[in-house]
Amino acid sequence: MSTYNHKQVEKRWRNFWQEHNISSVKMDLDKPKYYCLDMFPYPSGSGLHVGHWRGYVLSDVFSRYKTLQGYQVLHPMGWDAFGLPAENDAINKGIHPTVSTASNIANFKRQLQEIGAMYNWDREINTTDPDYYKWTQWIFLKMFERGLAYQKEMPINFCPSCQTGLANEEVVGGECERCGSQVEKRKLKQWMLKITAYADRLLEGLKQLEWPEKVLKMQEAWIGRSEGAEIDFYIQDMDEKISVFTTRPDTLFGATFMVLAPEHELVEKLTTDEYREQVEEYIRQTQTKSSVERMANKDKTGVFTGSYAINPVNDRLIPIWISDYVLIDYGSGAVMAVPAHDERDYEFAQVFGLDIIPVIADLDGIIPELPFVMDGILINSGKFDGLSSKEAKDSIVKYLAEEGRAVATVQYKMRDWVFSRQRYWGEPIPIVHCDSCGQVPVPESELPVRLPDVKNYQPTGTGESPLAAIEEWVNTTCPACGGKAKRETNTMPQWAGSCWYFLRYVDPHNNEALADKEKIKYWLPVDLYVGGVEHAVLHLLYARFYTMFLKDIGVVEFDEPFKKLFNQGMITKDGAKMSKSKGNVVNPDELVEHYGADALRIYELFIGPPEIDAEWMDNGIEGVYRFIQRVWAIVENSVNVNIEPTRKSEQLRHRLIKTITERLESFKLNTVVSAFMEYVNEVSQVFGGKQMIDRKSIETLAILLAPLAPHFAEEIWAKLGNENSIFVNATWPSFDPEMLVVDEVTIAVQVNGKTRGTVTLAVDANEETAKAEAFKITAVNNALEGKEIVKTIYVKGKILNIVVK
RNA sequence: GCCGGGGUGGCGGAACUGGUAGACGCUACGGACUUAAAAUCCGUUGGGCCAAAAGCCCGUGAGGGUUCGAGUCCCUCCCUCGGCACCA
Repeated sequence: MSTYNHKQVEKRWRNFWQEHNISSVKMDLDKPKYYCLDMFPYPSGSGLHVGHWRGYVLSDVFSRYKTLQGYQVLHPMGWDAFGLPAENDAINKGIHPTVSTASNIANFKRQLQEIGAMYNWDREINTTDPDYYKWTQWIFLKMFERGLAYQKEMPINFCPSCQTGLANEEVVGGECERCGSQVEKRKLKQWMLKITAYADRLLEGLKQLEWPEKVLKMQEAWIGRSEGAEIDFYIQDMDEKISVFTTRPDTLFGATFMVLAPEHELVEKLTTDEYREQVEEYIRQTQTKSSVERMANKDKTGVFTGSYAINPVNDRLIPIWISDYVLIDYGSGAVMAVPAHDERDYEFAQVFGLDIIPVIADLDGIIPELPFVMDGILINSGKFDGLSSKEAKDSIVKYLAEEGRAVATVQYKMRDWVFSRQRYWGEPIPIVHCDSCGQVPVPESELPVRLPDVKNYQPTGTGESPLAAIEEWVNTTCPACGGKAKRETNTMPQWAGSCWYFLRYVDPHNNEALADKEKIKYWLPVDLYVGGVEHAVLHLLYARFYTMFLKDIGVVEFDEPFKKLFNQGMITKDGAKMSKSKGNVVNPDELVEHYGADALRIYELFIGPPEIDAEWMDNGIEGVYRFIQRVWAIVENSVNVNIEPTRKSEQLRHRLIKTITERLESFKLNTVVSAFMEYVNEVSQVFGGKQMIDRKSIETLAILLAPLAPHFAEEIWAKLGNENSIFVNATWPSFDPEMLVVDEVTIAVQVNGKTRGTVTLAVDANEETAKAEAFKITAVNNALEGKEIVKTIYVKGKILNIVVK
C-alpha cells in the first residue's frame, strides 16, 4: 500500500487547475453569484506567515463550498501596493519601488498559489498600475467637482532630521519611527475629504450589516454622534459672543465659568493686559507639549483671561479661562463649564477654586455627591425647577431659541479626512495650481497623471513630497487658461486605492469606466468580506464612504459594499503576535513542503474557532497529517473492492452531510474538522474494523472534504474513476432526514441531579421502561437506598432524573 | 474610566434551545509489528479515596441565586487580551 504523496499530488492538481482554467469565472445571469473577498494585502518583503494564511484559507474554503453548491463564485486577489516600506527601500537602497514591489508580489503570489487557493488570477489588480490609479484619480476629481475635496491649512507631523512629513502611523510615541527624533507639527496646506458630510448615512447604514458587533460598535464610536445645542454667551463690555456646544443644556444654570481652547480665535481679544503675559506663556507651553504628553497628563491646567461672559439664563457673570482640556477641533472649541455635573469641569474648578453650583438632583430630590453626571430633576434653575433633565433640555433650548441665542444641533467626533501625503510612492492628486485660475482639475481625458520616474527619492526638506523637486513634472500649463501652472505634488494616502478595489475586480481591464455597470450590478455587493480586525475603522469606513459617494453620482446602486464581514482571529506564537522582530514567525513554506498544503489548510481551521485568537502548536499539524494518511489508506483499501453500504454506514454518511453543511454555514470550521475525524473513526468500525468503506461513502467524503483539502479531494475523485475536476463534476450532496433517525439512544440516569449511570433505550420508550432499566444499575440503587422517591423527571431521549428525599 | 472578547484536563479546544462536562486532536505512558528504528495499529491518560475492581468524593476563574438538573440563565466580583479615551 502506498502512502499519500502530497508533493506529487498537490503539484499535479495545481497544474491541472491552471491548465483547465478552473478558477476563471464569468458573469452568468442564469446562476446565482457569490462574491467572496479577501482584504487585499500590502505585498511586504517578508512574505506571508501562518497567521496570514488563516484568513485566506477561510475564504477559500467558503469559495470552494459555494462553487460546489452551484454558485458563480468571484474570489479575486490583488495588491495594495502603494506604501511606505517600498518608498523607504527606495530612499535607503535606491531600489525603484516598482522593482521591489514586483518581486514582493511574485513571492506573495507563489505563496498564495501554494495554499491551493482558487483565486481568479485573470482578475488580479494592482493599485500602483496606472490603469488602476487612473480611476482612483477619477473618483477624486468627481469629489472635487462636488466640493467634497478641498484644501485647508493643517498641522502635519514633521521629522526635522529626516526632513520630511510623516504619516500618523510613522509616528511612534511622539518620535520618528525611522530615526527616533522628536516629531514636530508643521502647518501646511492639506487636501481634505469631506467624509463628515456622510456622517449620518455612515451611522445609519451600520444597522443593515451582518458585521461583528465589535466592529459596528467601533465605527459607531468613531463617528461619535451626539445631540445637543449651541448656546451663545455674550461677553461683558465687548461686542462679541462665544458659541458653545453642550449636550446638557439642562445644566445651564450651573454654568459658573467658561473654558476656551488655547487656540480659540477670540483668546487674544479676550485677554486683558493684566493677564496677557500668563496667557501667552500658557499658549506657548501647550504648543510645545507633544501630543503624547498632552494625552498622558490629564491634570488640569489653565489660566484666566481676565474677561467675563454672561450666562444667558440668569445673567450671571462667569469668568473665561483657557485650558488644553478643551479641544479646538470639536464643537466650537469652547465649553460652558458646569462643575457640579461634569467630571472634567469639576476637577478644573477644584484646582482653581471656582464656584460649583448643583442644579440637578436625583429622582428623589436629593443632591448626590458631586460631580453628579446623570440625568435628574432640576433645582436652582428658576422657572425650570422641577423639570426632568429630558424635559429641561428641550424647554431651555426652546426658550433661548426664541431670542436666537440657542439652536439644537448635532456634533460628530469624526473629522474630515486628511487626504494628502508628502510622499513619492502614492497616486498623484490630479490638480493643477494656476496663479490666475486657482485649483484646476486635470481633465478626465488626461488621466492618469502618472508618477514620474525619479533618480532621487530623498525628501526635499520643505515638508513637500519628493515630486516637488522634479521641475519638468511640476511645471505644466493650466488646463483652463493655458498659462503657466504647477502640479499638485502631494500624493494620496495608502487608503485611497483600497476604497474602491472591490468594484474593479468585476471588470479589471475596462478603459472606459471604473467598471461596467451591468457587471457591478451582477456581482456586488460583496457577500463575504474576510480580513483582520485591524481595519475595523479606517479602511472599512473609508470604503463605505466611497461607495455612498459613488452611489450619489450614479456609478453603483447600493449604499453598503460589504454585506457580511468576518474577522479572523490572530495566530500567536509563544503568546505573542507573530513578528519578524520577535523572531516568532512560523513560515508556511516549510510546512507545505513537509506536510502539504492540504494538511496546513486543515490545521489552520482545526486550530480553534476562526474568529478567536489561537496559539500555534508545531505538532498540531501532525494529527491532521495522520488524518489525511488514514483516509487515504481507507480509500486505497476500498476503491477496488465491491462493498455494499449498510444501514449504519448510510446513517453515518447522511449525518456527516448534515453536520458538515451546518457547521460550514455557521463558520464553526474547527468543528468541521473534528466532525470529519469522528466520522472516519466511526465509519471504519462499520465494516468489521477493516479500514474499508463503501464507494458511495468515499464519494461523499471526497466532496465534503473538497473545500478544505482540494488537492486531496481531487485525487480521491480521480481514483474513483472521474476524469474532470471535482469542482466541475460534483455537486454538494444533500441529506435525507429519515436517515438521521436513530432507533436507540443512551440517556443519563440521575438521582437528585447527579448522574449515576446510563441506560440504552428505544427512542420512544416510556417512563416505566426507563425506570425499570434504571433500577438495574447498582449506583442508582445505592443512591436510592433508604430514601423516598418524591418524583421522577423523564425527558424522552434526554434524561431520567429521580428526585428523592 | 468606558466598550467588546476570553477564562473548561499537562496543552489546543468540544458541549444543540439548561439534560452523561472534557468530543476531536496533541503530548505522555503501555502494548503489537520490526533484527532495530521510523511509520502504522491497539490501549490508557481531569484530580482524589482504594492493593485492585466495584463504588464513592471533588471538578468548567471566585462567591451567591434560580432549577428536578447550570460550563450554559440571573446577581456580585476577580484575572486577562483587544479597542477607545479630556469629544463638552
